[in-house]
Amino acid sequence: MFQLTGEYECKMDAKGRIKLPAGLIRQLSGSGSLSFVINRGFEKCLMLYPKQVWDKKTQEVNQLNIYNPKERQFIRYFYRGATEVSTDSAERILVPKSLIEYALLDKELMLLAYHEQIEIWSKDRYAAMLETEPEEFSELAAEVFGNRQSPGTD
Amino acid sequence: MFQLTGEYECKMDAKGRIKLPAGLIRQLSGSGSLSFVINRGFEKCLMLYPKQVWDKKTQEVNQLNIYNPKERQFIRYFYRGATEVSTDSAERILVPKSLIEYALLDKELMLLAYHEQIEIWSKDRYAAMLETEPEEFSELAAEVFGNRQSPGTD
DNA sequence: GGGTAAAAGTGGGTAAAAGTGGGTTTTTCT
DNA sequence: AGAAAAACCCACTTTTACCCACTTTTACCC
Repeated sequence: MFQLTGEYECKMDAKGRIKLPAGLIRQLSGSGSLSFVINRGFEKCLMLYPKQVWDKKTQEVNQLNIYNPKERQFIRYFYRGATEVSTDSAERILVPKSLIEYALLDKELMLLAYHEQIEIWSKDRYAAMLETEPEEFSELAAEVFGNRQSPGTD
Repeated sequence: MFQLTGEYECKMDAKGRIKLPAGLIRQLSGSGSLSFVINRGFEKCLMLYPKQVWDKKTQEVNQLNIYNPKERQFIRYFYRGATEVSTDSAERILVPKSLIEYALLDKELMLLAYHEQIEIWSKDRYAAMLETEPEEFSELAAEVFGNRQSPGTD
Protein backbone atom coordinates (compact mmCIF):
# COMPACT_ATOMS: atom_id res chain seq x y z
CA MET A 1 0.00 0.00 0.00
CA PHE A 2 2.68 2.44 1.06
CA GLN A 3 6.42 2.23 1.18
CA LEU A 4 7.20 5.29 3.21
CA THR A 5 10.75 6.31 3.95
CA GLY A 6 12.40 9.23 5.53
CA GLU A 7 13.51 11.13 8.53
CA TYR A 8 12.25 14.67 8.69
CA GLU A 9 13.04 17.46 11.06
CA CYS A 10 10.11 19.71 11.70
CA LYS A 11 8.40 22.02 14.11
CA MET A 12 5.21 22.13 16.07
CA ASP A 13 3.79 25.59 16.70
CA ALA A 14 2.15 26.90 19.84
CA LYS A 15 -1.22 25.62 18.71
CA GLY A 16 0.03 22.06 18.40
CA ARG A 17 0.09 22.07 14.62
CA ILE A 18 2.67 20.16 12.62
CA LYS A 19 3.37 20.95 9.01
CA LEU A 20 3.92 17.68 7.22
CA PRO A 21 7.10 17.98 5.18
CA ALA A 22 6.63 18.24 1.43
CA GLY A 23 8.67 15.10 0.88
CA LEU A 24 6.28 13.11 2.99
CA ILE A 25 3.19 14.57 1.38
CA ARG A 26 4.64 13.59 -1.96
CA GLN A 27 5.01 9.98 -0.84
CA LEU A 28 1.45 10.00 0.36
CA SER A 29 0.60 10.44 -3.25
CA GLY A 30 -1.50 13.42 -3.98
CA SER A 31 -2.29 16.76 -2.59
CA GLY A 32 -5.85 17.40 -1.42
CA SER A 33 -6.78 17.03 2.19
CA LEU A 34 -5.04 14.03 3.67
CA SER A 35 -6.52 12.02 6.45
CA PHE A 36 -4.72 10.17 9.22
CA VAL A 37 -5.18 8.46 12.53
CA ILE A 38 -2.79 9.30 15.32
CA ASN A 39 -2.30 7.35 18.53
CA ARG A 40 0.14 6.46 21.25
CA GLY A 41 3.14 4.49 20.11
CA PHE A 42 5.83 2.51 21.84
CA GLU A 43 8.66 4.16 23.74
CA LYS A 44 6.43 7.18 24.11
CA CYS A 45 6.47 8.29 20.54
CA LEU A 46 3.31 8.94 18.58
CA MET A 47 2.23 6.93 15.58
CA LEU A 48 0.60 8.47 12.58
CA TYR A 49 -1.17 6.19 10.11
CA PRO A 50 -2.68 7.19 6.80
CA LYS A 51 -6.39 6.58 7.16
CA GLN A 52 -6.39 3.72 4.68
CA VAL A 53 -3.66 1.95 6.61
CA TRP A 54 -5.49 2.42 9.86
CA ASP A 55 -8.64 0.99 8.40
CA LYS A 56 -6.79 -2.08 7.25
CA LYS A 57 -5.25 -2.56 10.67
CA THR A 58 -8.49 -2.18 12.54
CA GLN A 59 -10.05 -4.80 10.35
CA GLU A 60 -7.43 -7.23 11.55
CA VAL A 61 -7.72 -6.21 15.15
CA ASN A 62 -11.47 -6.51 15.02
CA GLN A 63 -11.09 -10.20 14.25
CA LEU A 64 -9.75 -10.71 17.74
CA ASN A 65 -11.84 -12.28 20.43
CA ILE A 66 -12.78 -9.82 23.13
CA TYR A 67 -13.69 -12.67 25.44
CA ASN A 68 -10.09 -13.68 25.54
CA PRO A 69 -8.36 -11.54 28.21
CA LYS A 70 -5.10 -11.24 26.34
CA GLU A 71 -6.70 -10.35 23.07
CA ARG A 72 -9.01 -7.93 24.83
CA GLN A 73 -6.01 -6.23 26.36
CA PHE A 74 -4.31 -6.01 23.01
CA ILE A 75 -7.35 -4.40 21.44
CA ARG A 76 -7.38 -1.70 24.08
CA TYR A 77 -3.68 -1.18 23.72
CA PHE A 78 -3.95 -0.93 20.00
CA TYR A 79 -6.63 1.74 20.07
CA ARG A 80 -5.17 3.79 22.92
CA GLY A 81 -5.52 7.44 22.09
CA ALA A 82 -6.54 6.93 18.48
CA THR A 83 -7.78 10.17 16.98
CA GLU A 84 -8.58 11.02 13.42
CA VAL A 85 -6.77 14.07 12.11
CA SER A 86 -6.64 15.70 8.71
CA THR A 87 -4.48 18.33 7.17
CA ASP A 88 -5.60 21.93 7.16
CA SER A 89 -5.22 24.29 4.24
CA ALA A 90 -1.49 24.53 4.87
CA GLU A 91 -0.90 20.78 5.11
CA ARG A 92 -0.66 20.80 8.86
CA ILE A 93 -2.20 18.37 11.31
CA LEU A 94 -3.40 19.31 14.76
CA VAL A 95 -2.11 17.00 17.48
CA PRO A 96 -4.43 16.39 20.45
CA LYS A 97 -3.14 17.84 23.69
CA SER A 98 -3.22 14.55 25.52
CA LEU A 99 -0.92 13.01 22.95
CA ILE A 100 1.46 15.96 23.05
CA GLU A 101 1.79 15.37 26.77
CA TYR A 102 2.20 11.65 26.38
CA ALA A 103 5.09 11.97 23.95
CA LEU A 104 6.60 14.97 25.71
CA LEU A 105 6.60 16.92 22.48
CA ASP A 106 7.93 20.42 22.32
CA LYS A 107 8.76 22.71 19.48
CA GLU A 108 11.45 20.63 17.80
CA LEU A 109 10.29 17.35 16.37
CA MET A 110 11.51 14.48 14.28
CA LEU A 111 9.35 12.38 12.04
CA LEU A 112 10.45 8.89 11.10
CA ALA A 113 8.48 7.41 8.25
CA TYR A 114 8.76 3.73 7.43
CA HIS A 115 6.62 1.19 5.70
CA GLU A 116 3.05 2.33 6.28
CA GLN A 117 3.45 4.60 9.24
CA ILE A 118 5.11 7.63 10.68
CA GLU A 119 6.58 7.99 14.15
CA ILE A 120 6.58 11.40 15.80
CA TRP A 121 9.28 12.17 18.36
CA SER A 122 10.56 15.19 20.17
CA LYS A 123 13.94 15.93 18.65
CA ASP A 124 15.77 15.34 21.91
CA ARG A 125 14.16 12.03 22.67
CA TYR A 126 14.69 10.87 19.12
CA ALA A 127 18.38 11.60 19.32
CA ALA A 128 18.61 9.81 22.65
CA MET A 129 16.75 6.83 21.26
CA LEU A 130 19.22 6.44 18.40
CA GLU A 131 22.29 7.08 20.44
CA THR A 132 23.11 3.49 21.08
CA GLU A 133 23.22 0.80 18.50
CA PRO A 134 20.67 -1.86 19.37
CA GLU A 135 22.06 -5.05 20.82
CA GLU A 136 22.33 -7.89 18.39
CA PHE A 137 21.97 -5.47 15.54
CA SER A 138 24.36 -7.33 13.33
CA GLU A 139 22.75 -10.68 14.11
CA LEU A 140 19.38 -9.34 13.21
CA ALA A 141 20.78 -7.71 10.12
CA ALA A 142 22.21 -11.03 9.04
CA GLU A 143 18.84 -12.64 9.52
CA VAL A 144 16.94 -9.96 7.72
CA PHE A 145 19.25 -9.57 4.77
CA GLY A 146 20.38 -13.13 4.56
CA ASN A 147 23.72 -14.08 6.10
CA ARG A 148 25.74 -14.50 2.96
CA GLN A 149 27.04 -11.42 1.20
CA SER A 150 27.64 -8.28 3.16
CA PRO A 151 24.47 -7.32 4.95
CA GLY A 152 25.33 -3.78 4.17
CA THR A 153 22.42 -2.42 6.14
CA ASP A 154 24.11 0.89 6.34
CA MET B 1 21.55 -5.36 -9.33
CA PHE B 2 24.65 -3.19 -9.12
CA GLN B 3 28.27 -3.97 -8.75
CA LEU B 4 29.69 -0.60 -7.89
CA THR B 5 33.38 -0.05 -7.44
CA GLY B 6 35.65 2.84 -6.91
CA GLU B 7 37.12 5.45 -4.70
CA TYR B 8 36.40 9.01 -5.74
CA GLU B 9 37.67 12.27 -4.43
CA CYS B 10 35.18 15.08 -4.63
CA LYS B 11 33.93 18.30 -3.17
CA MET B 12 30.90 19.60 -1.39
CA ASP B 13 30.04 23.23 -1.94
CA ALA B 14 28.76 25.75 0.58
CA LYS B 15 25.19 24.74 -0.08
CA GLY B 16 25.87 21.12 0.79
CA ARG B 17 25.76 19.89 -2.77
CA ILE B 18 27.95 17.04 -3.99
CA LYS B 19 28.64 16.50 -7.64
CA LEU B 20 28.60 12.77 -8.24
CA PRO B 21 31.71 11.87 -10.22
CA ALA B 22 31.09 11.01 -13.83
CA GLY B 23 32.60 7.58 -13.32
CA LEU B 24 30.04 6.77 -10.71
CA ILE B 25 27.15 8.09 -12.73
CA ARG B 26 28.29 5.86 -15.55
CA GLN B 27 28.13 2.80 -13.30
CA LEU B 28 24.67 3.80 -12.25
CA SER B 29 23.77 3.24 -15.84
CA GLY B 30 22.02 6.08 -17.46
CA SER B 31 21.82 9.78 -17.35
CA GLY B 32 18.50 11.37 -16.50
CA SER B 33 17.65 12.33 -12.96
CA LEU B 34 18.97 9.70 -10.57
CA SER B 35 17.31 8.96 -7.29
CA PHE B 36 18.95 7.84 -4.07
CA VAL B 37 18.36 7.40 -0.39
CA ILE B 38 21.01 8.66 1.97
CA ASN B 39 21.27 7.81 5.65
CA ARG B 40 23.60 7.51 8.59
CA GLY B 41 26.15 4.75 8.32
CA PHE B 42 28.55 3.08 10.68
CA GLU B 43 31.68 4.83 11.94
CA LYS B 44 29.95 8.11 11.21
CA CYS B 45 30.09 7.94 7.48
CA LEU B 46 27.04 8.41 5.31
CA MET B 47 25.55 5.74 3.09
CA LEU B 48 24.08 6.43 -0.28
CA TYR B 49 21.87 3.82 -1.89
CA PRO B 50 20.39 3.91 -5.36
CA LYS B 51 16.65 4.10 -4.83
CA GLN B 52 16.06 0.62 -6.22
CA VAL B 53 18.55 -0.86 -3.78
CA TRP B 54 16.95 0.94 -0.88
CA ASP B 55 13.52 -0.28 -1.87
CA LYS B 56 14.75 -3.84 -1.97
CA LYS B 57 16.22 -3.50 1.50
CA THR B 58 13.17 -1.89 3.00
CA GLN B 59 10.97 -4.64 1.68
CA GLU B 60 12.82 -7.05 3.89
CA VAL B 61 12.92 -4.76 6.87
CA ASN B 62 9.22 -4.17 6.58
CA GLN B 63 8.59 -7.85 7.22
CA LEU B 64 9.72 -7.39 10.78
CA ASN B 65 7.28 -7.36 13.62
CA ILE B 66 6.80 -3.93 15.07
CA TYR B 67 5.38 -5.42 18.26
CA ASN B 68 8.67 -7.08 19.04
CA PRO B 69 10.89 -4.55 20.85
CA LYS B 70 14.13 -5.76 19.31
CA GLU B 71 12.77 -5.79 15.82
CA ARG B 72 11.16 -2.42 16.30
CA GLN B 73 14.43 -0.91 17.38
CA PHE B 74 16.16 -2.53 14.46
CA ILE B 75 13.74 -0.90 12.06
CA ARG B 76 14.38 2.51 13.56
CA TYR B 77 18.10 2.08 13.51
CA PHE B 78 18.04 0.91 9.95
CA TYR B 79 16.06 3.91 8.81
CA ARG B 80 17.86 6.52 10.87
CA GLY B 81 18.46 9.63 8.85
CA ALA B 82 16.99 8.22 5.69
CA THR B 83 16.28 10.95 3.18
CA GLU B 84 15.45 10.69 -0.46
CA VAL B 85 17.68 12.77 -2.68
CA SER B 86 17.87 13.15 -6.41
CA THR B 87 20.38 14.71 -8.69
CA ASP B 88 19.83 18.25 -9.89
CA SER B 89 20.45 19.44 -13.40
CA ALA B 90 24.20 19.25 -12.82
CA GLU B 91 24.20 15.75 -11.34
CA ARG B 92 24.59 16.96 -7.80
CA ILE B 93 22.78 15.75 -4.72
CA LEU B 94 21.88 17.96 -1.80
CA VAL B 95 22.93 16.48 1.52
CA PRO B 96 20.68 17.30 4.49
CA LYS B 97 22.32 19.52 7.08
CA SER B 98 21.80 17.06 9.88
CA LEU B 99 23.69 14.38 8.01
CA ILE B 100 26.54 16.75 7.17
CA GLU B 101 26.91 17.35 10.86
CA TYR B 102 26.68 13.70 11.73
CA ALA B 103 29.47 12.72 9.38
CA LEU B 104 31.52 15.86 10.07
CA LEU B 105 31.71 16.59 6.39
CA ASP B 106 33.57 19.59 5.07
CA LYS B 107 34.61 20.65 1.64
CA GLU B 108 36.88 17.73 0.80
CA LEU B 109 35.17 14.38 0.54
CA MET B 110 35.85 10.82 -0.45
CA LEU B 111 33.29 8.48 -1.90
CA LEU B 112 33.78 4.76 -1.60
CA ALA B 113 31.53 2.72 -3.83
CA TYR B 114 31.18 -1.01 -3.38
CA HIS B 115 28.57 -3.59 -4.16
CA GLU B 116 25.27 -1.73 -4.15
CA GLN B 117 26.14 1.28 -2.07
CA ILE B 118 28.33 4.29 -1.68
CA GLU B 119 29.96 5.52 1.48
CA ILE B 120 30.55 9.23 1.92
CA TRP B 121 33.43 10.37 4.13
CA SER B 122 35.21 13.58 4.85
CA LYS B 123 38.61 13.23 3.24
CA ASP B 124 40.41 13.51 6.56
CA ARG B 125 38.32 10.96 8.35
CA TYR B 126 38.56 8.60 5.42
CA ALA B 127 42.33 8.76 5.50
CA ALA B 128 42.33 8.24 9.24
CA MET B 129 39.99 5.30 8.90
CA LEU B 130 42.28 3.63 6.40
CA GLU B 131 45.28 4.15 8.58
CA THR B 132 44.22 1.48 11.02
CA GLU B 133 46.94 -1.05 11.44
CA PRO B 134 47.58 -3.33 8.51
CA GLU B 135 48.50 -6.16 10.92
CA GLU B 136 45.05 -6.05 12.34
CA PHE B 137 43.78 -6.06 8.84
CA SER B 138 45.30 -9.38 7.97
CA GLU B 139 43.89 -10.92 11.10
CA LEU B 140 40.58 -9.45 10.16
CA ALA B 141 40.81 -10.84 6.67
CA ALA B 142 41.63 -14.26 8.05
CA GLU B 143 38.64 -14.12 10.31
CA VAL B 144 36.25 -12.85 7.72
CA PHE B 145 37.27 -15.17 4.95
CA GLY B 146 38.17 -18.09 7.15
CA ASN B 147 41.12 -20.08 5.92
CA ARG B 148 40.08 -20.14 2.33
CA GLN B 149 41.86 -18.21 -0.34
CA SER B 150 42.21 -14.50 0.13
CA PRO B 151 40.21 -12.29 -2.20
CA GLY B 152 43.33 -10.29 -2.87
CA THR B 153 42.46 -7.32 -0.73
CA ASP B 154 44.81 -4.58 -1.93
C1' DG C 1 54.18 16.83 -26.95
C1' DG C 2 51.40 20.65 -27.15
C1' DG C 3 47.12 22.77 -28.75
C1' DT C 4 42.40 22.40 -28.66
C1' DA C 5 37.76 20.81 -28.18
C1' DA C 6 34.84 18.40 -25.24
C1' DA C 7 33.62 16.78 -20.89
C1' DA C 8 33.59 17.29 -16.01
C1' DG C 9 33.40 20.03 -12.10
C1' DT C 10 32.43 24.46 -9.45
C1' DG C 11 30.08 28.50 -7.88
C1' DG C 12 26.55 31.71 -7.21
C1' DG C 13 22.21 34.64 -8.37
C1' DT C 14 17.43 34.21 -8.46
C1' DA C 15 12.72 32.59 -8.83
C1' DA C 16 9.82 29.29 -6.88
C1' DA C 17 8.51 26.21 -3.28
C1' DA C 18 8.28 25.01 1.42
C1' DG C 19 7.81 26.20 6.06
C1' DT C 20 6.31 29.31 9.87
C1' DG C 21 3.63 32.30 12.71
C1' DG C 22 -0.21 34.68 14.08
C1' DG C 23 -4.64 37.27 13.70
C1' DT C 24 -9.50 36.47 12.76
C1' DT C 25 -13.59 33.99 11.82
C1' DT C 26 -16.25 29.91 12.42
C1' DT C 27 -17.65 25.99 14.86
C1' DT C 28 -18.55 23.32 18.86
C1' DC C 29 -19.52 22.35 23.48
C1' DT C 30 -21.50 23.37 27.81
C1' DA D 1 -25.00 32.93 24.95
C1' DG D 2 -20.27 32.67 26.05
C1' DA D 3 -15.89 30.43 26.10
C1' DA D 4 -12.75 27.52 24.00
C1' DA D 5 -11.04 25.15 20.32
C1' DA D 6 -10.42 24.45 15.55
C1' DA D 7 -10.13 25.96 10.78
C1' DC D 8 -9.05 29.59 7.60
C1' DC D 9 -6.37 33.05 5.66
C1' DC D 10 -2.58 35.93 4.86
C1' DA D 11 2.12 37.58 5.31
C1' DC D 12 6.68 36.68 5.99
C1' DT D 13 11.10 33.86 6.23
C1' DT D 14 13.84 30.12 4.85
C1' DT D 15 15.18 26.61 1.82
C1' DT D 16 15.54 24.43 -2.51
C1' DA D 17 15.88 23.90 -7.48
C1' DC D 18 17.01 25.84 -11.66
C1' DC D 19 19.86 28.28 -14.62
C1' DC D 20 23.90 30.12 -16.39
C1' DA D 21 28.70 31.17 -16.48
C1' DC D 22 33.17 30.06 -15.55
C1' DT D 23 37.28 26.92 -14.41
C1' DT D 24 39.62 22.67 -14.60
C1' DT D 25 40.55 18.30 -16.35
C1' DT D 26 40.49 14.81 -19.85
C1' DA D 27 40.79 13.01 -24.43
C1' DC D 28 42.00 13.48 -29.01
C1' DC D 29 44.48 14.81 -33.06
C1' DC D 30 48.07 16.72 -35.65
